[in-house]
Amino acid sequence: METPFLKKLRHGAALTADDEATLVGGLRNVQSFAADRDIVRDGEQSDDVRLVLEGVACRYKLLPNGARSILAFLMPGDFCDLHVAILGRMDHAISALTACRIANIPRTTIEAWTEHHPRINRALWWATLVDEAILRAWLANVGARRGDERLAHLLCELRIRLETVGLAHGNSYHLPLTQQHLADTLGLSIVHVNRVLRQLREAGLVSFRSGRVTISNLDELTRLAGFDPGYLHLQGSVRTGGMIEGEQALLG
Amino acid sequence: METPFLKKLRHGAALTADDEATLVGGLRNVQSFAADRDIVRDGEQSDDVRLVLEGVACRYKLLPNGARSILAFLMPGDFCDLHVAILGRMDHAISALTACRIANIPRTTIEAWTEHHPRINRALWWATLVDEAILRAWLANVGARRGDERLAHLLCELRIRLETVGLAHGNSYHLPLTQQHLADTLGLSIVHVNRVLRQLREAGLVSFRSGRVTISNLDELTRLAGFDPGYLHLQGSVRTGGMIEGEQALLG
DNA sequence: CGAGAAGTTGACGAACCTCAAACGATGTGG
DNA sequence: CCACATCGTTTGAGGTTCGTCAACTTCTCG
Repeated sequence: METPFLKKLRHGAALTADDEATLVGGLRNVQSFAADRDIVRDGEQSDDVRLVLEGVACRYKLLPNGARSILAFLMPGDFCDLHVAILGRMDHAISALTACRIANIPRTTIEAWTEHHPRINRALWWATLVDEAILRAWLANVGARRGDERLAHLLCELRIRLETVGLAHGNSYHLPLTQQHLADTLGLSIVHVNRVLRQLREAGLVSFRSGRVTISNLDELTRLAGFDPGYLHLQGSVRTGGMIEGEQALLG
Repeated sequence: METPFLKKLRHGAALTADDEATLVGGLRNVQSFAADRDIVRDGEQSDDVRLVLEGVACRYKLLPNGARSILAFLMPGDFCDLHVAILGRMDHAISALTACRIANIPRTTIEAWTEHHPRINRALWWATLVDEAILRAWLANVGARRGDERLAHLLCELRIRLETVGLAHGNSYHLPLTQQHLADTLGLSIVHVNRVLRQLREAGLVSFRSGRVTISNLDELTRLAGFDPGYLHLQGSVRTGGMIEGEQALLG
């Protein structure tokens, strides 16, 4: 089976056919959410871990000052709340940006995976740590770049991430966000996002129309963004994984 | 033994005396670093995981535009690079802010811990996930608050984190940073940090002089920051931990 | 066709940055 | 002990980035 889920996790560990069957077998209890519905609420204590099968969702925080901050985009193959099993309580909410199909994986299944399937355990760690690496890249992005550079960086990142799960081809991809979503993500106002989009379009770098991103000059966009995809840890990680598994076998 | 390391990890799992002895036993190979020295370089591939025993360090990224973005403060008890064993390569660097004592833990030790000591495994997951939660809080902080609010939020967070490891008492703590460090952390210029510090001091909220933070009005500082410590996952997490361990015992 | 949502534009002001200079503390060599 | 250098802090002036407000246009969908 070629779900985005497997396509993604293969970057994190050298999964066997058995591993993949085990993973796919855990994807029951599929739920559908309409756009703009909360999938997980802030403060919630849940016994299931959720995974995006189709659609796009986001993590977000509502701050006391009324601002909404989008902390991550969750694409097909991304886990919503691997942490909730350990931390016990959500410190942010998750909302569907488009209609979503979400798999609910019981915590006990996750625990069985991590105890009895070392490559799956590794893939889950990898997914968690890549999420953290993306967070660091976003923090540097909003902390140290101008609005146009921030937007360019985000569009470069999403191109790669969507390509990884087979949802982008070449320099164009579907991105069902409003300018308000981009604003809440980049720490800008919606008006400024609109102006920056126009600036990038008129400079011939990228256009964003009716939910589709089309990059017309990837080199220049990458340069403007200062984008280096190393933090996504996509290439070479599987090789290292093999070495570590070898060592684990020696240990065990 | 009452190292900050144990004080911190006890919040993540109900460690037994045996667990604690195992953890302390892994802390060999202690290295010292002078202030301003890199502990781990960007792009490095390491076989050890490092832990701060004494001093303060930081994660940072240097962006192509020349800016330096500080992504985390590492206090005694914090891991520097638990992720490097899985991801294979650092996507940022770690530098000593003050003179530091750093423990080097071989990757094989970490792997033995996570395989054979479920409560330690849980504590390491907890530490990683709390780091991620702090990153989310920082991202929302720089993305959605003004300079004065950002600084107030950071000072509130550090007070709690330092108290957790026994390094803050009441409303004052030692914080060996320059205003340039604060600027790189908050996404502000050093000049603006200076002005905001003055504003907070003159408003009677907090002062920062020669490496010491003194909070004179914690309630008002908390209100200005919109600070809610829930994301640090400090209280109640151990109780939940006990429940989960119970279930794991049933499973095993 | 109408209503609501999203996008677009202009005018103005607030937050923040850069440049530059002065000030203060600390440490070092003479 | 003083002269001096260095590093961090402080303050002012002027400019850029970005936000707010408000109006208008375009799109979408029933």
